[in-house]
Amino acid sequence: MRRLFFALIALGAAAAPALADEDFSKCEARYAAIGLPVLKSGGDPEPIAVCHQGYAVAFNPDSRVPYWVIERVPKAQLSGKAKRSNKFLPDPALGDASPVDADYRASGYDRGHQAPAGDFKSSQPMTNESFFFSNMAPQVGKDFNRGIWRILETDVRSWILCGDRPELYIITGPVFDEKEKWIPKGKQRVRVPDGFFKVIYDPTRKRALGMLLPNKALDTDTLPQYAVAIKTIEQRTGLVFFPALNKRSQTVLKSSKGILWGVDGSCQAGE
DNA sequence: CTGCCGCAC
DNA sequence: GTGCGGCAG
Repeated sequence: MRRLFFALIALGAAAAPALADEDFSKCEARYAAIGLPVLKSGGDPEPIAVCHQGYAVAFNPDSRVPYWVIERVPKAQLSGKAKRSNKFLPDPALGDASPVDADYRASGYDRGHQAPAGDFKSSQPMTNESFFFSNMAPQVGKDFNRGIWRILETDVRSWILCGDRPELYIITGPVFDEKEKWIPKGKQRVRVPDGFFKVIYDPTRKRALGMLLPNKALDTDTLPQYAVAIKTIEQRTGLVFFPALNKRSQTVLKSSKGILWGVDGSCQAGE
């Protein structure tokens, strides 16, 4: 009992990391080449903008998951010795609006990273920040988050690490059906997405790829069939991607259903 | 928090 | 072995 008491104190002390969030203008600058995703409706409710070193978020304070999370991943960011902290922390940038561990506990859902922890191997602070709840959404664990979704994340990294792409922009977020599902466990509920998208942009080759997967157990081998036109993701989410690109480029990039990209020969992962 | 466990690749 | 998690102590 005494031991548990001290453990709780230690947890409480560690829960105030005081990792300062960056001024959001820094994120606007970092993603200026393609522009941050725009909510067609203006957002209902209005998103809370969060800027961290490795990613930016438009957080929905009602559903309490992100509208979107954007990363810009240069090759050098994928190499290093940073370790997963496994400390899922309330995001200080969200204040009281941040989900907390108790909101997910015993829900049966994983606290699923939107920007994956593995995208920040070069930096322990950036890896730690990826565990903020501003970057989480409830995901089916077995055969989704730990399966096909992880494979997708690994493939994207391999396209940078092994595919002669100096960097990629990656936007990740949830999609919802009309029928609402919520985790009612915590003091504040969290909405359970019915699916997740990734929109990936290669600024060097000027190519883009959309992926849209249902939030349920899936056969890993079926990943290619979840490629969709980015236009489809826009219709489903009410988001507009790449607002800084000219109309003609946007139309071309968003109109056709893509296929998963490849990698160079002798590189690990991929497939 | 630290450690150990399962699962998939 | 590596990366995604959970859970016990």
